[in-house]
Amino acid sequence: MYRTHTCGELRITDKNKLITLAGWVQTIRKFGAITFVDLRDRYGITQLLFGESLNNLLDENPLGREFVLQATGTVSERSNKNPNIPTGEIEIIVSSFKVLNKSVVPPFTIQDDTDGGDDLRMKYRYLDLRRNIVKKNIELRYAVSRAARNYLHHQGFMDIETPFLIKSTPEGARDFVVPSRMNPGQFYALPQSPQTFKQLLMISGYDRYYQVVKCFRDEDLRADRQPEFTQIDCEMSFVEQEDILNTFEGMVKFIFKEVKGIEYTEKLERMSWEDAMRYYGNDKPDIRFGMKLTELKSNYSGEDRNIFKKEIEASGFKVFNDAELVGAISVPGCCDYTRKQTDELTEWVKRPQIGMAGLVFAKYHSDGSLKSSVDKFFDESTLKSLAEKCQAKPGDLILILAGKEERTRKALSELRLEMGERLGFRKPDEFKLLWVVDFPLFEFSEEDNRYVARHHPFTSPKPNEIHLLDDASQYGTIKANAYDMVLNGNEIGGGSIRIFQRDVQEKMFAALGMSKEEAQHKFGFLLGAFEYGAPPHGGIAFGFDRLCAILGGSESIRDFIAFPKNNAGRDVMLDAPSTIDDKQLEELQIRFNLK
RNA sequence: GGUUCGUUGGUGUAAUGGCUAACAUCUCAGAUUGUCGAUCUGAAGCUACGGGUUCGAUUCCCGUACGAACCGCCA
Repeated sequence: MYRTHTCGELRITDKNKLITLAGWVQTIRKFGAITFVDLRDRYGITQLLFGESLNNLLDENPLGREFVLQATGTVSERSNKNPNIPTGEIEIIVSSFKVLNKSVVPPFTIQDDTDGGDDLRMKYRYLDLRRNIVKKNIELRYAVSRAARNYLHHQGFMDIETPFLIKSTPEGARDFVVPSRMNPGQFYALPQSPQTFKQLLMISGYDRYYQVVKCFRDEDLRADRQPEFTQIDCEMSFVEQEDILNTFEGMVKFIFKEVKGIEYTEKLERMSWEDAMRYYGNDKPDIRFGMKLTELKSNYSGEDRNIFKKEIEASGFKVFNDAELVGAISVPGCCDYTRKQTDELTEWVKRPQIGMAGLVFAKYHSDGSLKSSVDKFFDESTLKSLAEKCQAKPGDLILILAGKEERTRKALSELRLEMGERLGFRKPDEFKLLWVVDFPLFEFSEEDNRYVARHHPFTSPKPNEIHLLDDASQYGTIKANAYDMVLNGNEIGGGSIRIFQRDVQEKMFAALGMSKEEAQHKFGFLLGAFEYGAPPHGGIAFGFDRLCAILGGSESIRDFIAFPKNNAGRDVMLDAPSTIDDKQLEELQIRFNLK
């Protein structure tokens, strides 16, 4: 046995016990005849005291940072206590020790405030994982997974594994593919999600399934995206949308309670996709703060979405008149923005990523007066009515963007989030959940010149709209039985009620421009299965990594993955991907045609 | 595919069209019997790569590589 205790558990009540610890040398502090060593393991840090009698032994077996050390000694009360660590009242008077392994000098310090940059820490991820801060993230991840599993288990869900070597599917993200040696010229694909398998499990009668499972998508990465990521994947039979929303609202609340100690008692708001787009410009609104979008003029019919249209037409202001959408947000308490600040905001919206031509603003001063960048076109009383219509209060800064519908809506959303961020409204320790529901079933793809599934091709239309699948002119109007759970402006989960009748599924494939033969070739197994008594079913999948990151107050999911990949999908520790031996290529009968 | 930013001792940062490239930390050696971000003394160690401008480039310009963030993309 290497140890009797861990480095985090000994207390003053253990005084005089003879114990053995094993761990890593955190720091060495030498004071002439005596030497202090902080010994670290996963559980904490305990101070070792090497007395004068061990000096010869220490000279023969010098210690260094990150050496693996076993030490036996007596728990003793410190004369100088350290209130900052749980074991701070005691130290170990070492009687004997053994260096179990040496360490070269690590490339960065293994401390909370390490001197290592991101790059280096990725390369030596196994060292970075020793750091307390990283360890806490990994522990949080485990706590989330444990809570989810506990909840689902107690709700009668079964964890069932599904294969990783599957068939490439046309819809959705790019597949990672794996060549098959035994079937030359043919490829497996890694699953983008276990979608079809969980539906088949429903057909098999396993009416409550879940899996914490890896998914693979070969797309470009971001701080919150990895080529392989983890989902909490769930599916239920004999349920309607309402059942699923309630079940998984419960799961997320349980996770909050278990992991963060937060009792999230209020019922989750349900917001239609249409309202989300209208009031937040975004299908995953951050509702921790207001600053909702106001449509001054839009393509939509209806007075309430064109509240300033008449005034705009009367003004002769070309920028607004030519725009598909003119939208505003009022930013609380920012009416005193200086020229420099408004110029800076204008530059911000003109960045290529936002892509607006300019920014119009109106300062609603505390004395009730209004000063705008378009005073030439609107007199003060008109601006006053504008302010009222935007529900601006004295002291607010009204920001207005105009242009093409889609881009402008997106820009307004970005601007709202940016101002929310600047004003400190996006607190990482405040959590606001909501459901976004009633998504459109289809989305028109300019690139492919056809409709594509907004969620995925197995999503059921609203039951009373299924007949619209027979009329191609109606595709754009069909609403889906699909839903997303949104946390602080992030989509953390999404799902749908599925199609479970063969004929509906065939219509769906046809709507997506797939021929009967193609549908049969790619999804014949599913269509076939639908003929053998498929139950009504639906499900949801949560982005596990992202959920962990948000609960941990971080923007980056990499911090919550033990061995993450970088921006370009490389594992810099392994140096993967890499070339393979000619022999392997030969076996696979693969030759390159590199461009 | 695109945009932006970055690359200076082991690590993290600073500065400069020219002189010994600075600071902190780490490392090594010495001192030190109560430290816990120990302290003190000393030592060692740096301008990513390729090209251009220039009398002279770490600095300015172009390219490459690598990293990061974002846009496109991600059912």
